[in-house]
Amino acid sequence: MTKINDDTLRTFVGYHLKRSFNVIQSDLIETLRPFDLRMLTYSALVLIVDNPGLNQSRLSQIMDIERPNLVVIIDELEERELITRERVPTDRRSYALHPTEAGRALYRETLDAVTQHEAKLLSGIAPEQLEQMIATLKLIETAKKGQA
Amino acid sequence: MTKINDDTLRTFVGYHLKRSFNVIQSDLIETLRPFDLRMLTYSALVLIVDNPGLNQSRLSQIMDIERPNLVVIIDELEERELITRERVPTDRRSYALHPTEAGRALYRETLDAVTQHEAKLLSGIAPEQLEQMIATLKLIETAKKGQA
DNA sequence: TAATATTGTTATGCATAATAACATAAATCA
DNA sequence: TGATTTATGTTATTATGCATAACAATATTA
Repeated sequence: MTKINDDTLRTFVGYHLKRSFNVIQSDLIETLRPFDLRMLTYSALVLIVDNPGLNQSRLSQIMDIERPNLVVIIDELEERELITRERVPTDRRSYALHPTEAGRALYRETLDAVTQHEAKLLSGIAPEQLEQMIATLKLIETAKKGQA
Repeated sequence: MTKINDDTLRTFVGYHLKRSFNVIQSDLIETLRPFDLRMLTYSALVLIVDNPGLNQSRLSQIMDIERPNLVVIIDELEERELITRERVPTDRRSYALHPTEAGRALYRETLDAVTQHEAKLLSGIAPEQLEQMIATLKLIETAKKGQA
C-alpha cells in the first residue's frame, strides 16, 4: 500500500487538467445518460438550438472536431427528430440545421440537469475561484494562436 | 461568417476545461511523436521510473484507467525494452515493473522535451496564475469524494 | 470556360476507455 | 484444514473520440 509518487507528472499543467476533466466528464456522462445523449450530441444540440440555421461546416469548427465526425452526430440527432436538415437555396451544398420542438424541449430539460449536477459537484469551491480559473483556461485555449 | 454563440456551453466549467485541455493535448501529442510515445505510454513510463517495482494493479489505479487497458500499454513498453516485468516471489500473481536503462534514458529525454514544450505553450501566462489554477484543479479532482 | 475551393459524405484507422469472463494465486472464514 | 472469497493479470469485445484520404455535388475564381 505504499503511496505512488506522481510528482513528476504533477509538474505538468496538462496532467492536472486531464485529471480534473475526467472527474467532470464522468459526472456529465452520468447526467446525460437518462437522456440518451453523449457529450458531443449534447454539445451539438445546444449549439444548434442557440444558433438555428447554422451549417455543419461552421458547427464542426466551433466544436473543434473534423467534419466527418460531425456527420454521425447530426445523423443521430436528425433520426431522433431533435433537429432538421434543410437545404439552403442560396448554397445547395450545405444544410441549415434547425431544432425541432422536441429538440428545444430536450434542450431545456438537459440544461437544467447538467447545470444542477455541475453546481453540486463544484459546490465546495468558491465561485470567485472558479471564475479566476476560467479566465486562465481561456488564456490557455488561445495560447496556440498567441504563441510565437 | 456570423459568429457562433456558445454562451450556454460557456456557463459550464467542463466546457472550458475540455477546450483548454485539447490545446495542451495537441501540443503534447506533437511533442511525443518523435519519441514514438502516446500520452498513456508516456505517463506509464514516467510512473514506472519514479516508482520502480510497482505492479499493474497499482499503476492502473493511479493512472485512472481499467486494468485491461493497461495490459497493452505495458506490453508495448516491455516489447520496446523500456521496462521489465518480474515475478514477485511473495505474490506470484503480480509483476513488479522496473525501467531498463533505455527506459530511464528515454524518460530523461522526453521529460526535457515535454517540460520545454509546455513551458513555451504557456509562456504568456503568469506562473502565479497557473499555480492558482492548479490549486483549483486539485479541488475539482477530489470533488467527487468530497461531495455529499 | 477552366481551374480551384467548399460542403457534406463514406470509409478507414488510431487512441482512449469500459465491461464481461477467465486462470492463477492469495487471503479469509467457518 | 478445506471451502469460499478476493486480487492480479489477461483476452475479447464494445463504445467513444478524433484524424485523414478520397469522393460527388456545388460554388467560386481566374
